[in-house]
Amino acid sequence: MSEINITWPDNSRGTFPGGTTIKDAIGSWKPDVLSSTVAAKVDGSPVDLGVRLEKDAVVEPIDVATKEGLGILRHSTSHVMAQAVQDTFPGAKVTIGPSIEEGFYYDFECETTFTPEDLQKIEKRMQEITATDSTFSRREISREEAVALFKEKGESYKVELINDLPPDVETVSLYSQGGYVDLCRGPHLPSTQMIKAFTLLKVAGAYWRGDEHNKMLQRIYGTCFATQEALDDYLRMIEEAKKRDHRRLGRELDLFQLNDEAGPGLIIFHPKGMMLRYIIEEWERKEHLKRGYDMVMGPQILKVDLWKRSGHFDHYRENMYFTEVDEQGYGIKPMNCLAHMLIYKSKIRSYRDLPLRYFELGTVHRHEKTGVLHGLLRARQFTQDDAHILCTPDQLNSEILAIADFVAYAMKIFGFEYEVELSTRPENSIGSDADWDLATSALEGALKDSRMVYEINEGDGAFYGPKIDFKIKDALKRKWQCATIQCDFTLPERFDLSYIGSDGEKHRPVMLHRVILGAIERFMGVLIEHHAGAFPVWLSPVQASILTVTEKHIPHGEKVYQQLLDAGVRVEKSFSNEKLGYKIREAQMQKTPYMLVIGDREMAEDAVSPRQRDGNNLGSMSVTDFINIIQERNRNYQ
RNA sequence: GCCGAUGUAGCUCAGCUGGUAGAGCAGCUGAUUCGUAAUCAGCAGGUCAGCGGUUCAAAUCCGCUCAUCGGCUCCA
Repeated sequence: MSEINITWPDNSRGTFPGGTTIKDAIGSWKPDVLSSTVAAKVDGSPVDLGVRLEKDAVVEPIDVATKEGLGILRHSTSHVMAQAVQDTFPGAKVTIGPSIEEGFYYDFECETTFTPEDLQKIEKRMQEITATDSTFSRREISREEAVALFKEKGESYKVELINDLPPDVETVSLYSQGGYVDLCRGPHLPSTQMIKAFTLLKVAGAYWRGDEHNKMLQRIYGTCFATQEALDDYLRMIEEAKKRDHRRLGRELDLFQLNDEAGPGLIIFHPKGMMLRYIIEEWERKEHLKRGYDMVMGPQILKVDLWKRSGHFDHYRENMYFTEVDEQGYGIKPMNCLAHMLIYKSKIRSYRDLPLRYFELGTVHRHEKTGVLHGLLRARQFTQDDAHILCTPDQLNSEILAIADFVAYAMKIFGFEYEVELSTRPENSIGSDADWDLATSALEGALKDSRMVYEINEGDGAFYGPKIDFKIKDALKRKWQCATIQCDFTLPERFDLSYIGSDGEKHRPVMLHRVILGAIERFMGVLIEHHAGAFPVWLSPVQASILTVTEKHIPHGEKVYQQLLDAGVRVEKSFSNEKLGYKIREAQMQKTPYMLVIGDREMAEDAVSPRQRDGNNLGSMSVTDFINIIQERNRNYQ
């Protein structure tokens, strides 16, 4: 019998008889590793532990604790769930069931709708299956055989999946465990017994193949971890994250409300929410002016004819609100670009004027579908920190780089990590292929020049041009688009924008649409969750609260209040007839950064004693010293 | 828009198989004058989301509508 050489990750080598399974090989290399190994990479490709090694190879065990290993564990768990669903609900058809970032799901078509009690039943059945030590076994069959097999089982979705494989695919792989067979690429766990800590989380609707024209399936979400402790930690983390929900904190901290009577998706800012917004907006104005932008402002409604000319009427109408006055139709703006173009067109422009950067904190209305509204993160009226840059094609690259730089700076100031995506031409779009290519390569070129890591999002661009999106995450790690840079050759064309070049001829400028924070509302929503409502001092709507110990300290409290107000500190009085402990608790729950205690001692010394919200007591200090602390933090964005 | 769940006082929630609503916190009034996360007592708060139906009787059962929540699709 021939022998093979295996190279392990630590570069040690072992010699085994040909045909040894990976499992046996690992078992003899390091037996203790085997119990947490879900699969292995052979020469870089992930495969099952049951695979027999026939030639020399580099073998790397995949541990369940790694991201990849956890993915395999979860994927196998989704197969077990599919089995449990079909055992519990005969006639349920399976579709697809991948592992995802925080767990797994499987989509089913089933006559009966799954209730939360049904999830318990399914989970119970899964426990029975995972207790039995069924092996996951792989086999490959021809696609014809596979089609016949799944047809016979009545699994029409699997048949569709196989039929849609590229023509050069001749065989497909099947995995089975405990009599349940599924079409799958693998790899999978060696046995169901490795599945120890899982739970089903929720049922939701999901369209077959993510297309809303298709049938809606029932998706069951679940998650699975290597150990019960890890699962418990995860569930606890989810509970903690719910406490950071901006909608909850919005009420608790009295920042804003969403009110049925006003209308869904319409935000009403309360004094503290408006203060936070004001601070952000002032920061925006200052930073834009520093970067050579001009502030402008357009009207809320513009004649319908203008929206027809821009293409919005044909491509965006279902998201727009309309009104009619004096038999004249108006569209309420869903975007700010039209007025900016009219500003550009108000006189003849020279190449010497370019780039022109028009900035507007532009409030827009979009008729979002009811099911997508989500507090501040998805509203029907919101304000974008919008700008339109009109430049020559030569200036495109440096302008895009400058915007990317601005975004990076903003994210640093506000403390966010972000992900970058390049979105390309969608189906419902306007403009020539040549312009789209030019625009797309301009964006991609800038991304490469700035060495940003990015993903490509095919067909996800705006109807008038491709875009770079920057996404940040909320408390539950859901991604929200904030900054975006969109490159547009089409609107300048439609509005016949031009500039006179150095050659004395007319040329067409390029337009960049861009936002930095995105929508102020959405950004605030993510910001609230990011800080769990405990904003850094520079952003806190109330920076300090003055807490008197007894009634007789009120006059000194008033004096301090006035001094702080004069110095521009955002300060609040807590002079009520309550015990100090009560007032501290109140301020603490409002997450006020500083509580200034005023009692006999402070009165005698003409001082304040700041207590930080982390519980740290700074001791007695003069009001001036305290003002310096606040101003220092304002300056440094802390 | 689609699938599912939910909707009781300002907030968090009780209210079983139908017999016309209850707690804690918040609020108000009074007492207390107090030193780093809740002082005590009293009072007041509800068209049980809305509309319609079944019933002698509906917060409770049924239907429709609206809104919210979790997903899907879409999006800043």
